[in-house]
Amino acid sequence: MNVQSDTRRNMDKRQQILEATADLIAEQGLHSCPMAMVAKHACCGAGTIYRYFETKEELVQQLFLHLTEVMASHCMNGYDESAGVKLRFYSFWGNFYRYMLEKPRDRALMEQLSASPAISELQREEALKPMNKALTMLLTDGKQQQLIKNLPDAVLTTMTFGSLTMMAKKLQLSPQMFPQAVQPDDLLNLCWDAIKA
Amino acid sequence: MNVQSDTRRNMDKRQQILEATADLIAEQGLHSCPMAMVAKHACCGAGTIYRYFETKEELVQQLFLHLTEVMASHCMNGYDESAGVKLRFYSFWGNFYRYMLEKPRDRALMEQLSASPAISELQREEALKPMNKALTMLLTDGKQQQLIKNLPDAVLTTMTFGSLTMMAKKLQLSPQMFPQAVQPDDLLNLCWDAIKA
Amino acid sequence: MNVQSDTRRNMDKRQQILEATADLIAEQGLHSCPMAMVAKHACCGAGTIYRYFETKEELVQQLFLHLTEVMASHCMNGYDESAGVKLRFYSFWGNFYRYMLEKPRDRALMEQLSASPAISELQREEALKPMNKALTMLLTDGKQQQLIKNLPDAVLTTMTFGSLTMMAKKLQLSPQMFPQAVQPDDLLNLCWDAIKA
Amino acid sequence: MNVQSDTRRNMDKRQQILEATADLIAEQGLHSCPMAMVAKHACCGAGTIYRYFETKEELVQQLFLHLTEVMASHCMNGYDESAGVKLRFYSFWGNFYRYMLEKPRDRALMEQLSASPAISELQREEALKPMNKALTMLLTDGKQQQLIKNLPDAVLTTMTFGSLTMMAKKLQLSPQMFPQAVQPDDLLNLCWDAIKA
DNA sequence: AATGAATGAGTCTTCATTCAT
DNA sequence: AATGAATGAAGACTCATTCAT
Repeated sequence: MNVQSDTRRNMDKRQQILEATADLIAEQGLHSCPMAMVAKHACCGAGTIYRYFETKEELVQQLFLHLTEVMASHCMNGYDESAGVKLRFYSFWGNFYRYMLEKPRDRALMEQLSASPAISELQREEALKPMNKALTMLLTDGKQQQLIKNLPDAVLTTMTFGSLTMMAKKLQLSPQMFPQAVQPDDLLNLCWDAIKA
Repeated sequence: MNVQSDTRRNMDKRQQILEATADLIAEQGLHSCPMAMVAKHACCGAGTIYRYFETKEELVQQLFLHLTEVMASHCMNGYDESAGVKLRFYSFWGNFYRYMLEKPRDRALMEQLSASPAISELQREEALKPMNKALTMLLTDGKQQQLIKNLPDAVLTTMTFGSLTMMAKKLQLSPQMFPQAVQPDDLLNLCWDAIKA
Repeated sequence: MNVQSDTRRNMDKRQQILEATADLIAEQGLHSCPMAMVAKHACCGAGTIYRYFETKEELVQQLFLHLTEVMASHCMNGYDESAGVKLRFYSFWGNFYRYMLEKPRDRALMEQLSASPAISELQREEALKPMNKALTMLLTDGKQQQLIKNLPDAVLTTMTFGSLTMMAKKLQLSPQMFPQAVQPDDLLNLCWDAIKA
Repeated sequence: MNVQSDTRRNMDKRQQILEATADLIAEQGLHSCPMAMVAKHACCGAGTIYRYFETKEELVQQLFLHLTEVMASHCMNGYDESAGVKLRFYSFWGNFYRYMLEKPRDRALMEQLSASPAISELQREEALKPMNKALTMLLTDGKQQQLIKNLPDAVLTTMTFGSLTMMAKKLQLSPQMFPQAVQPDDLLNLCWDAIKA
């Protein structure tokens, strides 16, 4: 077996553990996720987890990093940096919202990990930096063209992020509160109206 | 000692326990909050807690209920049901946002409990019903007067709630992201622009 | 129940735990002494141990302190500070040797703990200070009267301690090596001849 | 590759493992010496150790045997069986004491292993038999010539061994207890005075 | 023969809950 | 009614040993 496939196998095992952890945290919460159960779901012994992650805390942190990477890549899917401000806004946040809707597990995971003391606020900021790069350019352009309110990027981003995140959560956890279908475009319009100049 | 003072004393003790629990959860997270420490902070024995709350889970649920009641009463502070739609909107959500800002402990608590598996989604809905009553009237009026987008109340409420909540969180946990002061009115304008027709 | 008896009860429990630990370490070695087994032998739950000792390490250290106190008090039993140098020497080390012989458990315990990394060399020195006080006076007197070799106290003490300790060990663990009875006085004579001027 | 070199390589590997184990036990104690760490220090895989030693227990026993062989050979270095009793005594125990002083690792190792339940008292006796052969002759001669006290060999040997061993330990672990240099000859004189008739 | 990833039994420690006082 | 000592089940983590490559 060559190095390539060795790496592959290890990556697979590591990935299996991350997936198992993700499933369990999303379903039961960060508590109710003993290492023994992670091991069972990852089809490995408990000790094996510790070959890939030093402690449970590190496992959770690595999971968070992995999650934000996946999320960022979804947001940037088909993103055209040369498109107009409004189009870019709808593309980015549309991708984000659809991802949250389509992957309830990842949405729940993000919620759990965002409130977890296992992850520091600094780590959270670092993890989200890649995502923020595209947004900063978008908002700078928008403000220059006077299409977007002249407020700090962090405000515009935080409020859009907060509203879409909360919507996705409510739709998943309390669907009966929304008897009629909610169109994603309605929400994006709402977010755009919020920040537009 | 008469019944009155007994009840009083009990209420005090119960309240002390709730306060101690609130402090500990907000500071350390739901997990680093053993009953023995709650007892210590509430200046009572561990067994005493169980005279007021059957289990730790119930304690947390009661705390959540208490928290939402306080929050609702803050939101309704000086609220004039006969005022105009926009004024009512600014009054309600201004109260909400200022409460979140001024009581970081309660904001952190709300975040912890909102993500806790100790509280079911149903309980969360029930707890927020009182708050939603005023909002439903406000939004109904707004839609009738064509001041507000014709979207389900739950959508309009969720997104406003989500954006203001996330803003308060970020301001408290990552203040360095906001070098210039953020005016509450700017945020309320942003929320109003989002939902206005 | 008054404070006196409360203290008593706690002391009893603490003592029980120390005794159980002593028995197990002496019999099986410092390893093979899991907290669960200590608890079983002390007739208490595993958690109870942690009300009296913060960690297993501290339990072992406290046990060592206790052991040296008992040993010191045995050595000083009937010790007459105003007696002659040789008499005092025979009294002190005779007491010591008889204690080691009569309490094989404590002898084994001392051996285990003396080699344990759970106890630092500094702690060992501190624990033995009380014993050394009497010896220092004895040796100073002896040297002044030119009854004892003019070597550092630490040398005279260490070698006497070492030889008697090793003898007690061998007698207990390899009795077949000593087909004829070994008289304690022979050993004390041997030690006295070693250090006498 | 022929049998000779195979054997040679194996011996080397076996030796490496023993050395690695010796270093780790002496430095950290018998307990902080996991097989994986032994393997790392011996520059081999963990599984390889099991080609040379059936279990960890056997590894430790073999290490003890090896250690006593080395110790015995040091003691017999330049030993002249035809020399006088006193000279032989000083030669043997001088060698022993210098070895203990010059190889603190081996001294620490001997202490750890002497207290370890991994090695039975029978094994300890067996391992020390070679050393005792020379001593028996020496003591027999000494007693015949009435130079040495008429006590069992085991007593005379045990007490000399115990005092020199303890001295070497104290000098290495608590050097500050001996502000002035301690001359080995002073200690040998002391031991000789102890046993001489 | 050598490797080191995988295993899971065993260890220390925490903490919700009970109950004797 | 109030207390807090006692409990033991549950959880994170370690490590001797095995075995597929």
